[in-house]
Amino acid sequence: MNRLQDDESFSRRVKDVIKCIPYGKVATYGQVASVAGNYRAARQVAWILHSSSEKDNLPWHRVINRKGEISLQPGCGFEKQKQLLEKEGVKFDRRGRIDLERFLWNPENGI
DNA sequence: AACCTGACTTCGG
DNA sequence: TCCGAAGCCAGGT
Repeated sequence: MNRLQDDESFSRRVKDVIKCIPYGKVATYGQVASVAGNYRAARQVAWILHSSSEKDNLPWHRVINRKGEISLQPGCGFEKQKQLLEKEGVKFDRRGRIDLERFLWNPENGI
């Protein structure tokens, strides 16, 4: 097997993966990167979202960091993301964290 | 071509 | 549990 995946660029695949995240579930940057073929490209995933989340109509709000927190800074989309997630039924604890055991997307089960 | 940056992750103290 | 340092990747400048 090749280390190179398909002819499709990693960026393209990342976008597809994000589109597959089900409603009411969340995924971490590293997880998305892993499913897309590069488990170490978490930072790249973030970069892709930053550059083209709106225009490609991606559910960017379902992507969070490993700690179960929103990575955006307050005033720069943080509030918006939290609101979108709560609307989907995702719960935040007192410290603003999400229970990954419960809301993390499982790519293998599709749930 | 080289250097910088970022919505990250993991490990050690 | 929290903080700092190191590792990794691709696009911008």
